[in-house]
Amino acid sequence: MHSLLINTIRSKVKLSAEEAEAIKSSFTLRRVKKKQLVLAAGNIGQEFFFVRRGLLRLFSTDDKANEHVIHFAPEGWWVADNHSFLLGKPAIFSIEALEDSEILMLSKENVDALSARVPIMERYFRLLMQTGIISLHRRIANAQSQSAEQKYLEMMELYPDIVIRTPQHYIASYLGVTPETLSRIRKKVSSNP
Amino acid sequence: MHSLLINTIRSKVKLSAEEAEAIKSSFTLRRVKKKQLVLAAGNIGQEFFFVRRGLLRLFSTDDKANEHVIHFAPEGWWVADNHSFLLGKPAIFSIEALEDSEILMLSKENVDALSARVPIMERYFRLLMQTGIISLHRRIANAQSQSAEQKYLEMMELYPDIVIRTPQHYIASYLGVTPETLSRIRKKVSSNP
DNA sequence: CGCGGGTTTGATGATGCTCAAGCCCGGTGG
DNA sequence: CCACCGGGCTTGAGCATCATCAAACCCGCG
Repeated sequence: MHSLLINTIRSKVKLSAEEAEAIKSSFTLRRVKKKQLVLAAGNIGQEFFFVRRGLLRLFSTDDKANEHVIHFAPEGWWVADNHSFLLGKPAIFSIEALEDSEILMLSKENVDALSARVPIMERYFRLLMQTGIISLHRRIANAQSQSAEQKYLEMMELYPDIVIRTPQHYIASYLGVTPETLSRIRKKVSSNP
Repeated sequence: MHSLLINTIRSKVKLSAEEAEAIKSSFTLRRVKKKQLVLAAGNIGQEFFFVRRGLLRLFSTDDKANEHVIHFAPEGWWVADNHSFLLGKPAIFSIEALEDSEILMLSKENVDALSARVPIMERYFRLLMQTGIISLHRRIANAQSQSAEQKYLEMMELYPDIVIRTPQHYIASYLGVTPETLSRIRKKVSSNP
């Protein structure tokens, strides 16, 4: 039932059967349809989302109304507006379903309650955040040193599944280039193997 | 003595006097001179560094031997190569002192030991990582939506102290532009108020 | 069958990079 | 005390990459 969730957590910390039960019962399931917003910027979003099925995108909207994809969350990934989560302020990012999805939601109160009942969850979330920082650091380093083409090729290597499942212009947005540029890159890459 | 450290931690979690003592005793002090490497890429770096005095930079070195500043750490900030810390693999980034500095080091073993003695430290580190993610997310969003000039102006707003204390070419590297470009931006900005 | 979002293609232009040279200033040694 | 480095910052000219604007195309869906 929640086996993907528990397996994902167990990949980083040890969990007894009772603890696993306590964890499961802290989440609530939410189904969203493609193109539906899970969280809209400006609203309060004090929860973590775990994607059980489907695909979400976290994105910002700048003053010129352009959207910028911060990251994708397929099955087994977590996503949240951490700013809103921690401070209780309006979210600066939005979260949208790119496919029909099933999401397990964990409210901030339940994070706290769960941490009290299952202390190792505090460690799990620390590890989750820390691995997040690792990939964000690497992403920043790459963004500064690589050309658009190199970034695209690396993304194809690291996350081919996401590239295949996602409309091109979202990939372009994630890479920080325009859809036109990505189209030309793909053309060039497919001709020159 | 370690008051900056304890005050910094207390800004996020409650600490008894005994807990504060346990924390203090887990760190070791290290003094480094300007331009000295605190951690060199390729080495194992399984510790957190807390800057008590001075200024550090975390940076990557790409295949063309260009350096890219990932972030600056002045007094009261933490820095680490999280990748090396978590996985025990060679560090992909380096850490260097930009000024004579005093650093409080916390080894991975002491993180674990401390978490056992002072469980709330697990929560502190989670919060620390989570706030780190918030600023990295914002940085990525800004990098994609702003011009070099806008990024520079924002940096001046957010971290004027760092901009003043740091040689220009490191600021340029942090912003992802060349020193020449930053020089031209500064010229333009100072003439047009 | 036609509409419409997404992708492709083309022409043009801006932003920022590269390469090269000069300048400023603090540190060092004669 | 001063001359001479040398690193870092500035300035200039030319160029590459990528953005912008515009139009055509493709294809799934109503």
